[in-house]
Amino acid sequence: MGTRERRQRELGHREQLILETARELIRSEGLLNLQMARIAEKCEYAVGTLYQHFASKEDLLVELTRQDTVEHASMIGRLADWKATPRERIFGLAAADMLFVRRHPDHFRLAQYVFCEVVWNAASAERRQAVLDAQAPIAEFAADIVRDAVTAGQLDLRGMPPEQAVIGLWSLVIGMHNLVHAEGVMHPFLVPDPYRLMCRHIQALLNGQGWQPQVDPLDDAALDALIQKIFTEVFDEHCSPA
Amino acid sequence: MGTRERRQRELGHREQLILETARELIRSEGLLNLQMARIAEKCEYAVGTLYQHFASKEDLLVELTRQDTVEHASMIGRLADWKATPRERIFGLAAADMLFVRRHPDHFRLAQYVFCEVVWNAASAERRQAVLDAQAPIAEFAADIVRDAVTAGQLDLRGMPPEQAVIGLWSLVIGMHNLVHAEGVMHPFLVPDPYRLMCRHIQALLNGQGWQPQVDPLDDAALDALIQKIFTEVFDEHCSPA
DNA sequence: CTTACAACGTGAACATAATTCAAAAAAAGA
DNA sequence: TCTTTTTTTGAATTATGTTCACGTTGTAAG
Repeated sequence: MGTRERRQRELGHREQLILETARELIRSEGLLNLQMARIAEKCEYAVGTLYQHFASKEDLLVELTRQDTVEHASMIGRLADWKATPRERIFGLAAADMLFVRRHPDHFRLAQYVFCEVVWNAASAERRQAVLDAQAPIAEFAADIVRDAVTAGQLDLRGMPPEQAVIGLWSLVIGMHNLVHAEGVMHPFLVPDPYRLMCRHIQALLNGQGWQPQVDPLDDAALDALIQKIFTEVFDEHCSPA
Repeated sequence: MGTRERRQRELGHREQLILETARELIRSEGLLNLQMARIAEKCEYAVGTLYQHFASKEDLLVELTRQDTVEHASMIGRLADWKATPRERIFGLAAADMLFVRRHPDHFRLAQYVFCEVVWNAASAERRQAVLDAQAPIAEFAADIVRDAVTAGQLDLRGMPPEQAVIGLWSLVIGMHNLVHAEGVMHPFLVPDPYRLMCRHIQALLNGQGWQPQVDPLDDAALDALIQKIFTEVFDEHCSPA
């Protein structure tokens, strides 16, 4: 009988329901106030049921992170088939990131927390590996895009491997999200329009890394327009970057 | 009687002892396994005594972060009186950071954890403010150094305020520490010599931001030598950057 | 239809760790 | 030395993640 399959499907749905509920609670009450009991209550299940799907609270959070990461990777993956100039494609990486962070404002905090835990607790090795597996394509896509720019003769890395160039771009983006996302904590660093600033710095880093020709930087308006174009063309998101 | 003062002093010492003990435990057993009871045991005090100095565990961690940050700021502050070229002084910022992270390998993880907590829990407003106050001079020093480079005609930011240029540098450094420090988690990003790579990217960002003249980049050996020189001259640390 | 069996769901009980607080001890002052 | 104040203590309390013995539900065989 197909009954068995239906039940499996239902279980999958429930797992998703639990995760979504957890997400909502994190958003409304904060990561640190997330309680298993509250999740269960909101789902109208018993606490024990949660533990049928996740070995622990940490495990649940890791899975949440993994799903975010998969979505992030798939967003970046969309750039793979996008026909555009090398520069546009590199800014596409930044745009994907902006959009992802906008859609998942809690992701950075969650990921950081999870990484702290996961690194120290050898507990959930499989789920940790799953997160790593979800993350790998992001780095690969990014490296491909940089490599294409080099191949096209637009970027002269002077011997630096594209993967290492990606680390620079990636650090810049991650660091910036950190500063921006620390909501009022790192006040000396708050600026009115952090994403435009991010674009400027990315452009500066590219130029410094050997962008050819070195003398046609995009101005703020052009950067905004580019990001918006990417949002629309690649991600079907009709909103401004700011 | 001066007894009162002596006791105050003793209390201060004890507070420091508690903090140092906590630091040791974090280093040996990890941030997430830190227990108030273990701290008390190792200090040979009763648990309750800890609560005479810190309103909560979170409070203790925030104070730890604050002290780290003060030291960080004071390291960067040493650059203020250091006579050197603008470029050397900018790399001085990076060198100070490397050295600080080397001396406090747990700081980044701790700070990130603390910021997560502190942002959501309005609890310990004074200590949070203390961390912010400790952090402010870091941004100021850095902006001063960038400003000097502009004044000296070495850097042409084309209208970008120096504080915003600092954000770029700072993001790059923070992001890089994040990637490097995630010990095996973000494996696609692991490189053999992350600090040299950091220097390269800083140089690229500077060049892209308008460093004059644009055509005298330091090679790896020169970067290493520069960092080592800064370690020795400014921080009396006789070790190599790598 | 009944029964045996397995899978699933339940929530009270348990374990761990932060925090409190009443009582004991120590110090200060008279 | 006695009283008062301050400090220290650790057992009790609280909060929360986790387990598990039991009841329930669905499934398949007789």
